[in-house]
Amino acid sequence: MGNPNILDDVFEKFVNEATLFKDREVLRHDYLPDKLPHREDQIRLLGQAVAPVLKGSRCSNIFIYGKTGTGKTAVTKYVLSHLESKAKEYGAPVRFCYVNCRMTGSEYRVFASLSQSLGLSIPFTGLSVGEVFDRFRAGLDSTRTLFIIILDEIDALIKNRGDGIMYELTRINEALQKSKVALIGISNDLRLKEFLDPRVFSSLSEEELVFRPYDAGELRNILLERSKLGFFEDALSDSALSICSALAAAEHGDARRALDLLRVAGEVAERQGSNKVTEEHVREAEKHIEHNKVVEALKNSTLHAKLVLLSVYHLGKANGSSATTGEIYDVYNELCGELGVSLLTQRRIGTLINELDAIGLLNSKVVSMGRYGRTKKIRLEISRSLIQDVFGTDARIGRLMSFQPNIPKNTNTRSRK
DNA sequence: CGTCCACAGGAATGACGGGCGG
DNA sequence: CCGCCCGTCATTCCTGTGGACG
Repeated sequence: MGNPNILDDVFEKFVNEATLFKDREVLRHDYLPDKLPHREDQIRLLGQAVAPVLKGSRCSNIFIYGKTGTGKTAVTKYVLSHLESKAKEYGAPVRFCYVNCRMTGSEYRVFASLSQSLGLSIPFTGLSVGEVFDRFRAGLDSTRTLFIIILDEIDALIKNRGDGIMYELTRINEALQKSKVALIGISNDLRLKEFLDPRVFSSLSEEELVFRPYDAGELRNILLERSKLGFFEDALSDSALSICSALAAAEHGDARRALDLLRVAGEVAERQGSNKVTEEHVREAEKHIEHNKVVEALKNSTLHAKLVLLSVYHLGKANGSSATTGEIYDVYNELCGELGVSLLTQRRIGTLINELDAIGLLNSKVVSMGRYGRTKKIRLEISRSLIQDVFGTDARIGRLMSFQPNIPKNTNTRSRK
C-alpha cells in the first residue's frame, strides 16, 4: 500500500522541525492553567459561596451567567478542584460532579451520568427517567456526602426539554436523609430565567455570579500568559498576538476563540516550516477554523438540512443576499425533485432553518413586510466559496451546486388558491 | 382605522430503532 | 420473547402577529 518512506519523511520532519511549540496542550481552551487573569473577583466570590461545605454544611445553590469563552467553566473547575483538595485536608465529606448538559443531551443521561459518578451503573437506555432518578437519590443518600452538582450549559437542556429536571433537583434535598445537594448552574444565555419556573429560578439562584466578556486588552493578557507556557520565546510575533485578541474581542470577548486562533495559527506556521507565527498565519487560522466548523456541522446534519443550506446558497446567487422562508421552501422543493427525495413540511423546514441559525451557518431574523406578510429574512452566515468547497466534494449533492433552480420573479404578489 | 398576508412557532402525536428488565 | 421506555425526526393542527395596504 503506502510507501513507508513518505511517512518517515513526514514524521522525521515533524520531530526535527517542530520548534514553535513548547507545550501545545497549554493552548487548548479546555486546559486549566494555574492562573486565571482578570477573574480574581469571580474566583473569590465563588470560593466564598462554596466554602461552607468545608465545615460540613450545605452551600447555596449558585447560578452563573456569561457568554461563551468568558471563563465560567474554567473558574468553576478551578475553584472546585481547590475545594476538593482542601476538603481532603479537613476530611470534609465533599464530592462533586461536573456535567455538561449540551454534550449529555437529555434528562435521562444527566441523571445517568450523575449516578455513574457515584459509582452506580446505569444502562444508557431502557429505564424510565423516574427510575434512574430514584436510583440516583437512593445511591446518593447512602454515601452520606455533600454533593455538589455542576450543570454546565444548562440553557441547552432547558430550552428544549423544559425545566422539569431542575424542579426535581432543586427539591431533592427534601427527600434526602444523610446527604445534601448543592447545585451550580452555568448558563451561556443571560435570558435563561425567562424559561424557568420562577420557583425553580429563585431556588437555583440563591447566589448569582455574572461573567462579563473580556475586552481586547484582557484577552491579550490571557494569550500572553498562555503563550509563555505554550510557545518558545520569540516564536510568536507581537502583531499575531494582537490580532488574535482583536478578532476574539470583536466576537463578544470570547477567550476560547482567541486561544483556538492562537493555537491553530501556530500549527499553520509550523506546517509551513516558518519559525515565527505572524499575523498572516492568524488569518490563515481563521479560515481554517471556519472551514472545520462547517465540515463538522455538516457531518452531523441530515440530507434535508444540507438541502436547505444549499437552497439559501442558490437564492443568494440570484437574489441579492437574503431569502425568505417561502422562497427557500420553493427551491428546496425543486432540489428534492431533482434528487428524487420526498420533501418535508414547511413547518419542519422552519425549524431546520432555526437549527442552522443556531450552529451559525445561517443568519435569520423575523421581519414583517406588512401587507405582504410576516416571514424570516435568511442569509448565509458563511462565505459562498466555503459552501462550494464543502458541498463540491459531496457525492450525493455535489452535482446540485450547478443546478439552476427556477426562481420566480422577485416581485411579490402571486399565488392564490 | 381594520384587514389580512405569509408566515412564526407551540402542542400533540406518531413512526421507528435501540435497549432494557423480567 | 414481550412489554415498556427512551430519543429522534417528522407531521398535523393550531393560534399568534407586525405593519403596508385599502
